[in-house]
Amino acid sequence: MAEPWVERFPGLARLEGDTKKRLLTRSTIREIPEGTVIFGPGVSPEHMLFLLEGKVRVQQVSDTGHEIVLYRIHAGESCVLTTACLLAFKDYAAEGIAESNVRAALVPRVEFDDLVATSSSFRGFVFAAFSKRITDLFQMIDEVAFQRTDVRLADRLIELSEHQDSVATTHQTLAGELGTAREVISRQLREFQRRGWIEQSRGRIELVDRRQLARLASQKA
Amino acid sequence: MAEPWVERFPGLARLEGDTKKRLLTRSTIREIPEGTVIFGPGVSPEHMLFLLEGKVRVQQVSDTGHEIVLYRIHAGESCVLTTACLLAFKDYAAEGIAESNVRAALVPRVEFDDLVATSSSFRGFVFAAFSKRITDLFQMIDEVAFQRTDVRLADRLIELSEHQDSVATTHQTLAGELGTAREVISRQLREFQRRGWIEQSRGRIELVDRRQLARLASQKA
DNA sequence: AGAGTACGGTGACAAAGTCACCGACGCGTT
DNA sequence: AACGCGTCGGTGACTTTGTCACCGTACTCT
Repeated sequence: MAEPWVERFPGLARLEGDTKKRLLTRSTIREIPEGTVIFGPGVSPEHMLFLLEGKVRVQQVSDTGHEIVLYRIHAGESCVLTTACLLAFKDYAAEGIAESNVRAALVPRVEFDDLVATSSSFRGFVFAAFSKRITDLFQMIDEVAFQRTDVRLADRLIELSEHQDSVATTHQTLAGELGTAREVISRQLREFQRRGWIEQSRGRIELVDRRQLARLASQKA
Repeated sequence: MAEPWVERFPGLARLEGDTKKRLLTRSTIREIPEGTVIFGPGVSPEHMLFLLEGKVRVQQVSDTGHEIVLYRIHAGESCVLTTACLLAFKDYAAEGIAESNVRAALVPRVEFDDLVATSSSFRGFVFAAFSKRITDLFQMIDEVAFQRTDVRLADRLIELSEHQDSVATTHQTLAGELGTAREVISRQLREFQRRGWIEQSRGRIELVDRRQLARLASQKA
């Protein structure tokens, strides 16, 4: 394509020309097929990740078998967790999974470190990403602890639908999204259906009345 | 005292001599009285914080009035949140409160940035702190979402007791610690008392059978 | 001493999580 | 076509947790 990928990152476009050039020349573009475990317990990444296309789901699977989705990384975002891991040599408890085919720019550890050392604006980018991630986690803790599940479910349905009018997912998967039980999801969805907001079929949910769903979801502060 | 404070930080003692010297000469020691709001909505810190003595409680107060303690910073630790905020100019939703009289070394923003730029080992320290904080938050999300409150309460009681045999706190405050309701705490404490693990009086809880409490708390993986 | 507030107790109920079990559907194989 | 099997979703009973309204008592301040 005509435009180099750096320009499409809100935070990176502001970098000095020299820094951009280094990012471009020292990174490699890689295609990652859907379903790939990008990082996780035992899988330590060697590169910092800039997502050009696709989505990465970061989730936690506890030893009790419980599951919860922590956040997603979309095109135009970088994965700070990878960064933290890169520089601190720490394994994390969470795992990152390519939710679709992904195209990403990979910056090797040394280059990353060098960029942080030499470019003040790159430092700004990295720390802003950390800051964003941490405040998002705070928000998430608040929601898990205090938000009603119907509100969270409505919100997640809308988010997952991505302007389509239906979502291809199972009750079990939705439970994993919100960190709750399948039965709870089933009950809530039955109620949504009773109100005429959705239609259900096996492995699929049609958003019939998106407005009402959004109204409920908006309660989440 | 004879030994400079840098030596008492596990992660900082490994720094190059020059970096240590810079940290020492460009930082100022400040005493912060108990109860001071160190940072929070609208209170942006101007310095990075290294805790020499005391404790800082970081908690979130949501608009619904719900409250939850996110983590604590103890002597020998630094506050990465402050750091993130420093470099990203972002307000956070959480607030940090001096839980006791605090002595801390303050490093101004510019000096911090300079240190990150020039010292590779200081970068390592900072990113390790970020990494630790983020993985701790993951752990916390897991606990809030999936852990039984009796287990969490037992754990917190032991943590708060700090080798004393009693804890000076109210049910309401404990509810704020765990992000639950006072009534829930009261019920759990009543049950603990029934089992002979604790004794209660107004604003105080005696840990009678610490071993049993610890046994319950240990279930939290 | 009196007022006001913080603290904790209680009962009733709603929401959410757990457990055990069941039928139906989809998809292979034979 | 018939079978077997795993996934998907439904259900009822029960436990745990959260919410609400209200109460009495202890402490503090003046």
